[in-house]
Amino acid sequence: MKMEDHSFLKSETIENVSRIFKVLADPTRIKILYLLSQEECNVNHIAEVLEMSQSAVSHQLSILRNLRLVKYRREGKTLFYSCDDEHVISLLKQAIDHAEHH
Amino acid sequence: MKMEDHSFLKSETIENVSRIFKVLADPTRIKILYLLSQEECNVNHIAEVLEMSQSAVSHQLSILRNLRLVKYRREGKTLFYSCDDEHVISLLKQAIDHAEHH
DNA sequence: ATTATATATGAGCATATGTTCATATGTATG
DNA sequence: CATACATATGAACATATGCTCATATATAAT
Repeated sequence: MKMEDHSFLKSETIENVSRIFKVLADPTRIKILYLLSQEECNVNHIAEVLEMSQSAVSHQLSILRNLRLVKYRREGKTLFYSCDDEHVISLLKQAIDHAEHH
Repeated sequence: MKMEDHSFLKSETIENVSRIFKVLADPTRIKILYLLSQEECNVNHIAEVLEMSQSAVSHQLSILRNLRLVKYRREGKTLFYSCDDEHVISLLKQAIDHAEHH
């Protein structure tokens, strides 16, 4: 194929794709997103279930929040997080399926 | 949900999912895989089209090879690479679609 | 055999990323 | 208002990652 016949991706597109996959590439975030895909959770619950520090969970949630992959609602002192991007959850579940059935 | 009612992912599954997404998370590898999804390419061609050094391309191809995402055939001194994992290409294309249509 | 071409690979370096620790913020309650 | 509880955040540190540079390997041609 000639150089000029290639269909190139816009660099903005590449950056966005990279961003999506980067977020899905960390085992901790995979666990958090998978957990949140099953149920709405507060921060301490996530930390307990995944056996992580509250701080580590909170840092990761902040990343997921910034990318609008999760949302939250407050109930008193407690924040309940849930998934906010069906498409990303779909990518995650496909990869899980693929990984499980090898 | 009670602790014991969660459906947990096997740690092996999590590692495999992470591996898939890590490989897709790098802009250079995104470009290479997208290019190879369009046509079989030799190493120098990839380097020219993507304006990268031969060495950088070769290092990335080595990563893709190790994960069996690409295969190659030899023709004289030249190696022709192509995609070898339709599922990963499918994940990539879905993410591109999503990123483009925001 | 020598040389040229195509590709691979190891070492070193700079940057990115995830965790911990300490501390700050926000909300309810006495 | 003081205290407790839930969560967030900044700094520091360790590890991972991708590039470059130099060099090695493989194949072909002279």
